[in-house]
Amino acid sequence: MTYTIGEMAKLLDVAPSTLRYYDKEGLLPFMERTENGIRIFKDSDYEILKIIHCLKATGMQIKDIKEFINLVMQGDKSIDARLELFKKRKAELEKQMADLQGTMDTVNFKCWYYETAKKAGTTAVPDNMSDDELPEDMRKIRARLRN
Amino acid sequence: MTYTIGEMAKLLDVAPSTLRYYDKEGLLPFMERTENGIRIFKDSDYEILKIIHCLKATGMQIKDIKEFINLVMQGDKSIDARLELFKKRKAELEKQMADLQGTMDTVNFKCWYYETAKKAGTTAVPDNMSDDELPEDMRKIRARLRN
DNA sequence: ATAAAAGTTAAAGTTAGCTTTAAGTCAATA
DNA sequence: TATTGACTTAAAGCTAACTTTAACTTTTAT
Repeated sequence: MTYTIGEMAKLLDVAPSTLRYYDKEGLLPFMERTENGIRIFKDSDYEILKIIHCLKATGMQIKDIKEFINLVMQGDKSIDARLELFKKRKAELEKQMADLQGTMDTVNFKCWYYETAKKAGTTAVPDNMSDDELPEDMRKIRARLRN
Repeated sequence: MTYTIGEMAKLLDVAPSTLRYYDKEGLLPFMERTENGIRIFKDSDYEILKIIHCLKATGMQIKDIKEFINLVMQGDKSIDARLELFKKRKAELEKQMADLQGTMDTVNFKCWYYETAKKAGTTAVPDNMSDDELPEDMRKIRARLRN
C-alpha cells in the first residue's frame, strides 16, 4: 500500500506540514517521490514514523532522532548502536515515570488537603494538623513539600 | 526564615531569573519586598513554589497556574474550585502515565527487536519472524506498530 | 475541459518559557 | 572608601517544533 502525505498524516493524526517538516529536517531520507515530486508514503514509512513518534515521546529531540535515522540507514552494522540507544531511552523513561509518580504523590496530597478543608470549611484545619493527625501516607509528602 | 531571590532559587534549583519571570507573570502576587524593593521570600513562598512546580509537571501552563494562584488569594471561598482543579490534574496525570506506559511498551519491543537482531547479526531475523515465533508479550505491540 | 482539492517549496511567523542584556541601585567586605 | 557581588527593571533574544503564507503545480472529480 502507498499513501499521499495527507493520507499518511491522517493515519498518524498529525498535520501534513509536520511530515514535510520532518522530511526537511532529515528524518525521512528514504522518502520516495513520483516523477512530479509528490511524496509516496509506504507501510514501512508508517512504521518508522511510529518509531519517530515513540522516540519523541521519550523526550528525544528532532536532531537526535535524525541521528537514529542515520543509524537505520547504515543497515545491520549499526544494530549495536541502535540497541544501546533504545536502552538509554528506556532508562530515561523510567526516570520520567518515577518523576511523574512523585508529582502524582503531591497531587494526591493536595486532593486530600482540599477534601479535608472542604469538610471543615477552612484550609486552617489541614494546615494546623499535627503530623500524627494526618493519614500515614500523607506525612512524607507534606514533609517534602515543607522541607 | 526569609530568603533572598538567590537563596530561594538555590533551594528550588532554578535560576533567579525564573522566579522574577514567575513574579512578572503574576504567579507571586503575595511577594513582599524590603523598603528598597528587594524581594523577601518566606517558607510559605517555598511551599507555594513547590506547588507551582508540581502543577507545571502535570503539564499546566503558566497562565493557568496564575488562575490557580488567584483562587488561592481568594481564601476559603475557593476551596471547592481548588479541589476540582487538583482532581482534574490527577486525571490528566493518569492519562500521561498511561501514555508513557504505551511508549515504554514500544521501547521494550525495540529492545527485544535489536537484541534478537544482534544475536542473529541482521534485522532480517526479527523482521521476518511470524507472529507465533515472537514472545507472547511482543505480539500486540508489533501489531500496533504495523497497524 | 475546467474547477476544486491537494500536492510542492522557501521563507516568515508563532508559542511557551525562560534567559540575557543593559543600565542602574544596594549591601557587605578589604 | 572603594570594590565586589547581589539585587532591581524593561526589553530584547533564544530555542524547539511546528504552522502559516504565498506562489505555484498536479491530481481528481464533474
